[in-house]
Amino acid sequence: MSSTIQKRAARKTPAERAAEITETAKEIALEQGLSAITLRNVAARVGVASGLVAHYQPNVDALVAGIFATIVAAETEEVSGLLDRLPTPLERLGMLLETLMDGSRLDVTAIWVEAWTLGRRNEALAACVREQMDAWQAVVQRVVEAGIGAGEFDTFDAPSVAWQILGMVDGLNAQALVRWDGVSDRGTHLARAVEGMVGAARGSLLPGQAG
Amino acid sequence: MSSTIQKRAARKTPAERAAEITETAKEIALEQGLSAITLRNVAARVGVASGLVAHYQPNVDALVAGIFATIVAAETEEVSGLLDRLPTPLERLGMLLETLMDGSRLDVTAIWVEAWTLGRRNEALAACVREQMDAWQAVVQRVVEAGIGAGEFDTFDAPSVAWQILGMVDGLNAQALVRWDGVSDRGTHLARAVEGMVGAARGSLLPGQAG
DNA sequence: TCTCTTATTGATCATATGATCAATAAGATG
DNA sequence: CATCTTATTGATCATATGATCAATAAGAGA
Repeated sequence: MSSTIQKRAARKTPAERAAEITETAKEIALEQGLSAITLRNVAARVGVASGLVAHYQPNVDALVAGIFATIVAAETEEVSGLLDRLPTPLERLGMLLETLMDGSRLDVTAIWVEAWTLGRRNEALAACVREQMDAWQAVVQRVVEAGIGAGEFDTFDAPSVAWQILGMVDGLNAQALVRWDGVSDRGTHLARAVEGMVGAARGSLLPGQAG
Repeated sequence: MSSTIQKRAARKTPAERAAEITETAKEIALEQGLSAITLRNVAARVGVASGLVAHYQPNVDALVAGIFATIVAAETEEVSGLLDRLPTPLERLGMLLETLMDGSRLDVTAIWVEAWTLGRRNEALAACVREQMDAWQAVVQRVVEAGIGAGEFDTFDAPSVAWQILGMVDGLNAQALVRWDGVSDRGTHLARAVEGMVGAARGSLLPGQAG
């Protein structure tokens, strides 16, 4: 009956153990939020003493910041990769909105929202947040600039427009975190909004009714 | 030298004391965030024992939820009042965007963002958040519907469009909380976006360049 | 001035957190 | 098999939180 009881955790390579801790912290963050990342919480889930978790990190704030960066950077790269396959900026921007609004990444949205608040008391996290926002903005800006170059978009301020698109997407996703009902055609409405901002023809970003 | 030292707080009416505690908690929330509302923190600022704060509230979660509702409801009513003075829906919507994006309410934005996260572990707060979101949505929806009625807007889904406008505004404000620089003409870009979504003529919401 | 209601106190309990570090023992190396 | 490096432990300290409640004393009313 003691087959699954392990008194002492198996000894592992520092690299292995560090990776294990990081992976576990990531899971916790996605399931319960960044503030659920505590020494004891992570340690219990790994099956290890709390001191060991502390041993592999300068401090908890750094761990939280690192996990945030890991999660968010992965999302950025994933979506960015999807965009590269599409031929026209119009299609890329449409796919971007569609992908970010499909509700499949609400766990990551929750991480973003929490990070905005926690960054107030965790300077390392705040720095990561700014860095990851910049990375996202760069991805969007590239699409907008390409659209201007291709004559599909009519706007002169690609950087600002990219920021605005991001802000709008984040806000709508954060809203979805709390209230799913009541809002139909999220993607369509947002597409119309972005078309207006970017100076694209009404209905060009997403198929569907234009009203 | 002991002129300002008060051993025991002056005895006050329950109503007075409750109001004092509420007012203090509100200040703390606006300055340091909702999670800075603790029994001891509030008590110290009021100049009273921690037990007294607890005495006037069922529990801290309820206090936090109540403070959130107070702060946010005041903002809604204030802005709503401003709108009522304007004659046309176009002007009202323009003023709404302008007011919400002028950066003078970032403290309230911070409260919103924090509430979205805290609501995950504070059911009373979550309920207040939904209620206040609904209140905001109702205000915006009224404007949109009036615009449709007046023939200024061309959209059929006022409720959803209202939700979207709110989400976009919230997102952009949350973004401003972390990153002020890099984004110029926030208001103008948003105006173009909303024009596109609402089906208003380009440039009709806000004066300024339309690109 | 005395009485009595009750606003107020602050010690106390139960939890939870991050951080630290001497002690332990796993397992590679010889 | 013996040795020795070091991954791992877990007790410990310092803080912080919400909650509770018997004891206290302020101040209104008699």
